Amino acid sequence: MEKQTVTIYDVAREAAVSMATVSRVVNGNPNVKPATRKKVLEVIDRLDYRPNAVARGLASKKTTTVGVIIPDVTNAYFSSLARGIDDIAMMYKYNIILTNSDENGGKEVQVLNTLMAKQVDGIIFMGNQVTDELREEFKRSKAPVVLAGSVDAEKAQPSVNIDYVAAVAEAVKNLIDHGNQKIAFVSGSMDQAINHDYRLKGYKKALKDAGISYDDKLVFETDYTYKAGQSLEPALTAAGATAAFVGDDELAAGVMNGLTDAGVDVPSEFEVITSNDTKLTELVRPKMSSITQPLYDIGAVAMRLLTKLMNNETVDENTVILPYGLMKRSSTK
Amino acid sequence: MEKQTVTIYDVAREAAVSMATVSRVVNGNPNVKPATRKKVLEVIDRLDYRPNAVARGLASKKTTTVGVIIPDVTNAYFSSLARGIDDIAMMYKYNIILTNSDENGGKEVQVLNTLMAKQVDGIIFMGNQVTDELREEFKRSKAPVVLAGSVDAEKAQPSVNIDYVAAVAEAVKNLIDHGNQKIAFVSGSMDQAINHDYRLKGYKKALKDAGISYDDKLVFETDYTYKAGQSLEPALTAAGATAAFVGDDELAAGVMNGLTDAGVDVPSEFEVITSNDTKLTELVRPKMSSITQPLYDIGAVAMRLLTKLMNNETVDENTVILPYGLMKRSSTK
DNA sequence: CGCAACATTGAAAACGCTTTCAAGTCAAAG
DNA sequence: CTTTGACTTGAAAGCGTTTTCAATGTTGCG
Repeated sequence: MEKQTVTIYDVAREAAVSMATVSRVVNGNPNVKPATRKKVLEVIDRLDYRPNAVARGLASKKTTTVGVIIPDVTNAYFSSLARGIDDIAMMYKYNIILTNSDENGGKEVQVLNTLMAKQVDGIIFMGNQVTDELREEFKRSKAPVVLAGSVDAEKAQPSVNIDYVAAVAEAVKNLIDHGNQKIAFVSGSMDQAINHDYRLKGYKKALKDAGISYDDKLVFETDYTYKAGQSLEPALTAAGATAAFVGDDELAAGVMNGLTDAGVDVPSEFEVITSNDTKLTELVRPKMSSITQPLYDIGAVAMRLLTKLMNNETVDENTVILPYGLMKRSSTK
Repeated sequence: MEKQTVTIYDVAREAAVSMATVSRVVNGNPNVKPATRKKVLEVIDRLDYRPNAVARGLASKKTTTVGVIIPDVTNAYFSSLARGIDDIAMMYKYNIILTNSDENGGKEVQVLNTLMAKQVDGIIFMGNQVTDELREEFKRSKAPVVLAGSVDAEKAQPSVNIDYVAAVAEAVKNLIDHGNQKIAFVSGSMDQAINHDYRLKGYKKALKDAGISYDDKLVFETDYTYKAGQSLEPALTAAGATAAFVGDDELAAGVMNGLTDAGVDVPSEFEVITSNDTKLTELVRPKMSSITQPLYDIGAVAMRLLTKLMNNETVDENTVILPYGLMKRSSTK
């Protein structure tokens, strides 16, 4: 009942050559006489031989697969990166082992270990809370690790991101320029480096530059979910905010819809600007103004960087910063 | 410079037992004296030994990884399924090799082949156009294949779906009950089985049951994109439609917003009902009424089914149909 | 105490491929 | 003719586990 599998040995016998030769033609090694190559190729075709990647991996110590740790595929921001990653991976003949981590440190460590056990050639990590334990695992990993759209306070790992502090500062400045004095800062957990070490800094910088004093009553730390945003309305208005910078699009859609549903008009009474420029920003009404990020490219560049690392090529810059922009749509004046 | 890797052999030597014994304790084989088990475990811990999954895969002919072919991770419908798949996979100690196919037959076949080369233990396929070539590949695959949220006219493969024709019929009936006579049917390519063999049938059935004659001028075949939906407005109104059933949420958001932007009020002047009940339906205004599908569960059940198949357990029902519902929100009266 | 029955263990053969190294070929050069 | 060096090839040793099979130990019981 087991389907028969033909091995390199069968091909060798059938073609009356050695396994080594078959291996050579399969791998495109030029040191094979054209005539033999042709003969072997014919047999391969006739027998429908397909090299076993596992055996190949064991022998060559390369699996041509990379591990990708993602907080949640269902999140538009990360899935966009993932798409970029996969496309470039495919381009370079790699496959992706994708695992959701829910940004849960324990799960991340565990997943990392099974990836390493599977001998992946490299790893792309997404998630903004690089715990010490995680950092340790990265270090001991013999496979290179690059962070995509994710920051770590101690820039130990290669990574590709945008300049979050500048981007947020610019976004907030924009809000300030529109006359807002009380601008809310809405984001996910402050434990995440991207929030406390980057976004908040950008926020504070913009405030400071404009001579507005920082008020932590205007900082809202919540979940990255639509619902969380939606239920933020009372607090937002209670705090007297007239605008908000939000760290995630789905969350932003929530606060915007929450506001609108409560009768607060966006943008005339309350402006909101979001961070990731996912499709979402175009779907909601009003359309959301946003920091723009080359999402796909962040993933793509990260994967490209990883290929170089896996190939032991020297890379001039380990931490690459891609350009961002600001897209004015209808949630800001 | 190469990081040293400790093998089962090192553990065996260090613990003064044979590789076989080490293998036994690693795999939880009970035939080991407690004392030896303890001794081996200590050495494993001390040496920080981690089994090489590739070698294990070669020897045991099981890789504990399954291939997942997805049209596009970036699509909310499919990424929801993917999440269900990954969670259950993890629960059963499997990993997922995820590849985007863009529903491109050639790419799908190629991807399928590299998955098989990598000796995946099973495959989950998403995509609604099972070409003959693809079907052939499925057949010759020694790894079981299950379709998730995807139909094939000739139900050769195990699959998990909802009853699309009944669901669509019910949705359309709902529209009819609201007094609509000219109901548009908007979907992606009619080459896809799910559209011509399921959704359209449900649509026709509802029409027939209500004594309304079918008019193919009301059938709109387009891309599954927001933009495509948005630009459909002129055609929709030109055709005199007062309601539409749409086969994809992003597409539906497009048609709805296109309508609204053109000054057509939803739902008072035009009703729309969509198909997948992704997060999207809640984000747009008005919120979209939709067929509800247990997205996560479709993926989860598909993966669970696959584990049984991989385990050679007998499954009573190869094609499972999960329950659907109808969620009335604000895009219908 | 002797033996059957069962519990533990180890030796060694796979698993299917890559890779090193030496050997064999062959044509151009001397 | 030899010699030399460039090409081609094959033999065989891994790669790190699992697994089979036989051998060795132990225990219970009459």
